[in-house]
Amino acid sequence: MAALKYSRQRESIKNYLCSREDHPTADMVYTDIRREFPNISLGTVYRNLSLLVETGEIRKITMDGADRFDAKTTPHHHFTCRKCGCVLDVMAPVENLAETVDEAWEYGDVEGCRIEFYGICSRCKKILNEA
Amino acid sequence: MAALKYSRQRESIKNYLCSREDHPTADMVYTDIRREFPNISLGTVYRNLSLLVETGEIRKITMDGADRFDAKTTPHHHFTCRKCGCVLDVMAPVENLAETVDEAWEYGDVEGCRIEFYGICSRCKKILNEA
DNA sequence: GTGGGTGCAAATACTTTGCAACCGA
DNA sequence: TCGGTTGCAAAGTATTTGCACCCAC
Repeated sequence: MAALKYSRQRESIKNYLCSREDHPTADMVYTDIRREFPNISLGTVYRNLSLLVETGEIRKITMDGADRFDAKTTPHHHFTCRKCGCVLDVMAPVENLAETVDEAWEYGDVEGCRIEFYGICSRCKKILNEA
Repeated sequence: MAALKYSRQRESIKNYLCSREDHPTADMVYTDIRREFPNISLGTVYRNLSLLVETGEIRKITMDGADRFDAKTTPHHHFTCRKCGCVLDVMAPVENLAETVDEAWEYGDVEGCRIEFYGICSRCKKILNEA
């Protein structure tokens, strides 16, 4: 990969992601970053998100629909609401996974793992109960 | 969902998936199933894969690139090779995850979970070592 | 000045959908 | 017959890429 050169757009995207607790899609990033860079293009957003993933500054989370991006690079897992589609962090300990991960070494070097949980988030559950 | 009616195409797709150890994409299913149904369309393959997922007969695995489909519905995890893109099963025990899953209940009903492992598969590792 | 970065638009990859004909119950 | 299913093609969604111009180094 060629040497990275500074870009205000990339810095802004990085800062934006760091400021979010949830996990925006490329399109959400695009929509919000345009308040600062009205002429930025979606292509530039995708290009910079890919670069940031390559340098390890952010993580890409592939799930149903659009990919999501996360500036929290410490190991953690995610919960997806089947109803509203929100994606939340699951900050459970991963030590319990140690034995499973050891098994996986049989297939090669494990550089990362993640668990996806699915269900109904507490907000949607409340709405459902009121209906 | 309306009552399902029998279809030879759907049965064939189901049988095909059951016969595979790996996890084909919709396009791989399409290519192979055409040997039996030369006129089947990609749309029909997608429609039937979705139906089979809805009825719980197969699982959909969303990852980078195209979705993959798996007739093995018992809980297990997957390993993806960063080099060749192959997807393998990880048959490690999931009991170790119990505590983590309990944590996740805070966010809603957990109906399923899966771990994704990434690395280099043994076949690619061998090729790399020879080079 | 040079090479990476940007905006724009076109292209690509994957998946869904509208429709008329078809087929299983 | 009735309503689910099919093949075909067009549309939809998400992401990547070619290109000319711009800017950091």
